[in-house]
Amino acid sequence: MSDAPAPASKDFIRELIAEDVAAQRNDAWVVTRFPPEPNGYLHIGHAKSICLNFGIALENAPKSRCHLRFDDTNPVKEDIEYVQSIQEDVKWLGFDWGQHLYYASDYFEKLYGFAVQLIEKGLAYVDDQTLEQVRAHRGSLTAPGTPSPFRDRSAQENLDLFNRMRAGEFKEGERILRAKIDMASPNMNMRDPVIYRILHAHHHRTGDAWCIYPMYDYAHPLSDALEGITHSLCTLEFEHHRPLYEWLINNVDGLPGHPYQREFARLNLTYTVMSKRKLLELVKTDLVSGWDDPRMPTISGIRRRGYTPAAVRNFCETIGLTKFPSLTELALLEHCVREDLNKHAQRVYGVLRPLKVVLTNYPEGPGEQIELVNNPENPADGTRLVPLTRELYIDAEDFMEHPSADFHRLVPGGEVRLKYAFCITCHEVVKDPEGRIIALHCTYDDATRRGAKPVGRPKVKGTIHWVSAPHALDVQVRLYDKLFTEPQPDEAAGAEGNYTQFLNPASLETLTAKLEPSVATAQPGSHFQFERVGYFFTDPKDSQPGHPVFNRTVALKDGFSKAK
RNA sequence: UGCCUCAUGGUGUAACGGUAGCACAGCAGAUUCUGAAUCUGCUUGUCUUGGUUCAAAUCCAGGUGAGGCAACCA
Repeated sequence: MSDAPAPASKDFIRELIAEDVAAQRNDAWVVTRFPPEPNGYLHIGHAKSICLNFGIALENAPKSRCHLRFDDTNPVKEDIEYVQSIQEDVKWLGFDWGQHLYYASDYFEKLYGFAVQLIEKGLAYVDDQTLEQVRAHRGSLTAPGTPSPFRDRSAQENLDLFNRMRAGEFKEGERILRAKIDMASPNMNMRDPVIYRILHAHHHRTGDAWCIYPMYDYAHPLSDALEGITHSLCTLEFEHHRPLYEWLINNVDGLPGHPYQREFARLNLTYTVMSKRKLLELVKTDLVSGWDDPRMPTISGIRRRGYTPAAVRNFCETIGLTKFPSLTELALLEHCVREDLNKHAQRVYGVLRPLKVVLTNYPEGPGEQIELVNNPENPADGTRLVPLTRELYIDAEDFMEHPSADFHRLVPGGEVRLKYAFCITCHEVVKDPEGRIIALHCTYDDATRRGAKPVGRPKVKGTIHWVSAPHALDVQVRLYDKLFTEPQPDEAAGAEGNYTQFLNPASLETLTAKLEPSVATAQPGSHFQFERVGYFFTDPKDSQPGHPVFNRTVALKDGFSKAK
């Protein structure tokens, strides 16, 4: 369930709906729908629409509901794999369509009947023109179209032809059914739009029962009306389809409902692409590992990356709703995950790029157990014990041999605090023959245990995380970054250009990290904060019992490297 | 050389004829056993030109800019 209350100030669509409810239109019912075509995986842009449609239903309870309807009118592009993934994604986002799962294909018989009705009224006709002829007669953006020579066939002849289309007497492309509206309309969609075409294709639900399939423009408004949808919300590119939507609702008799359509701007996000076609291309050309590659803006991708439903819902609420084609910064999405994960993710110590530290004045042997806080944002999460011994790993980034003035972690001769343990001082930098740093020899100060700050001692500014070397787990960690190097890959590529040239070569770095032993039992699909590093998620596919694999969801904000 | 829609800080949005506000990002400081989080402060905006009005981001007109539209796709 969404925990989203109605926003303080309503967007233009919610305002319209509130007016309808106040005016008791549709008996004050609000019925929305999310109508994906099962021809690809859902992405974060769809999440915007899902949150809108299901959110509005939730806000208007109890006289409200939201349907999930598959717009499956084009069997050549659609697949059962997609209808399954879409249901999974909507559920994961936290929404529930209850009994209201529908398919446009459920209405094929009724839709056929409505077409017969339009023919009888003289509002639809069978056209024998070829695709090229239809196109040529449609005119252009600046020139009106011209009527088809078949436009004035008798209802009788049209009925007979349409029946034979259904019966499979014709080949694909031989005949179409068109609405008879206005070939001179300035709106191209009104120039006798095609409403049925012949497709000798196997449909994933209706099998071979049909060889004619309704077009979106025809099926959509009538499906809405059949389901009693009151508010049909879609993206801006359908704006000029609205007159056709209304024409059909007004000219078909016997519809149980009278929906209206309103449009809003789709989501654009920096450093990614958001079209199903391009995402499919990335998958098919193996530029990513699949639809659920954690770098993909798909719902399954961001889920596997470790984003949470609450974070995505909050993001969708934050971006607002307008008719301006805006570009939202990825940073806002990242802010929303951090905000959620900061509250809920268990903290854990993990060293991404290990540097060995030997505590020369610490006794050899089993060492001790240090009590660490699981989540300072939620004391109820308690503490855990983590081993500490003479040999440790710290992150290579937390040591600088030649530090800048503002670096306040470990430096030669300097002191740093090992979080929840004690302070250590670096006395020797051990290097291999090539001059690479391989270890640090340090001493620890027993008087600084558990955060103690004895008076008179110089202040220790830095606090770093650590892992006991003999206990450390070697674990695969994948560091994900933005998919593209350009904020707008499409724009940067230009009309003819190839956006894939802007794929970020550093969008994935795989390394073996040293993690505290407690993560051995981490369940797949769990969120963690590697303290001071970032938020990580145990990969649900690749983790094995005792051998978790971690995906970096998002790095922690880093005030130090930013300042540089 | 058409039609439709839109235009508020860097970004996303609010203000419905009466004090331009919020969030993100950025900057500065406080705090901190995470250079995180938290807290405080700051920088930055009504596309343009006219008009209506006591008063315009808001209403009107022109301009400019942006998005969409000529699949038997959705």
